[in-house]
Amino acid sequence: MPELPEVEIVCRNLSEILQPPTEVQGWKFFRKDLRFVIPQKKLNSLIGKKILSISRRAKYILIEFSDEVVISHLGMTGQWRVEKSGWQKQKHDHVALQYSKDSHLVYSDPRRFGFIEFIKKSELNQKFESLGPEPLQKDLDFNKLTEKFKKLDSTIKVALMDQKLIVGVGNIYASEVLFMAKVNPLKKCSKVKIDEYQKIWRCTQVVLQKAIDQGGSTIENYKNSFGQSGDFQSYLQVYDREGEDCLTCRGKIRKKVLGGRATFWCATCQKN
DNA sequence: ACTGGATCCTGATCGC
DNA sequence: TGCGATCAGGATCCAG
Repeated sequence: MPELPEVEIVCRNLSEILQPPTEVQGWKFFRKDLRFVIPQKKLNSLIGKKILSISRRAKYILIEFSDEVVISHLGMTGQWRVEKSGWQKQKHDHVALQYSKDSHLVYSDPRRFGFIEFIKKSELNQKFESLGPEPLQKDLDFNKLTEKFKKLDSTIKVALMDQKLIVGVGNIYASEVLFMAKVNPLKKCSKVKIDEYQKIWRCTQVVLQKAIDQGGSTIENYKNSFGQSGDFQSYLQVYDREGEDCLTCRGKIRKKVLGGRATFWCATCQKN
């Protein structure tokens, strides 16, 4: 589900809901593990403490306290949703953060690929040291990225999804970005031309920004914290459109599994 | 040091 | 209608 745009939307929702000086009133735990064991004791130690800010790094949501950071990753199917008084626990609700007398933020996640971690602020840099740059940062260094990608042996599609190289691009947006850049996803990184890389970085920014502006993509179950779906799915050009006509040239949309993930492209627009 | 594949988990969908 | 196989927005671990 959630790639950079969806995580960004959830972050913005959480920022709005947990505006300072919101304090943690309590936690409810309905399960002891997600992808990892939930650090219940450490989270409970935050009761009474103020939430200072909510931010995003890659596809991670960071809830910042004075000395600690709670990290939430949504995996494939994680959601944080607001519940007011009298909410009924649903099947896949695993954790709830009580942030006012009768309000909770509930973490639900059917597949439980997501996780909640607790770390000291001082450990934050180390935690994320292997992550690539944020694609939407204003001073994203296109040349440095291109240089790094040029050396790789993998396909451009697989590399684009590698969080060590550049963060935030997942399976949907990788196909969409390459369509917009008119680059064949099967092409080896070393064969992609310099001007094609320029287009790829630019299109990555355009696609991700537009997806954020549209509230993300709702394919199966993505909802923001207020239960609303995104709109970007109606702008998808190739993802999940195998056998259909390209919306630009009427060529056929193809599908191939790369690195274990379904990959879509237009056989005509992205011939190269 | 890289790359590709298997793996974690539940639910929806597809084909027989 | 039923049932098994396959697939799904992610990231990590392991073998080659």
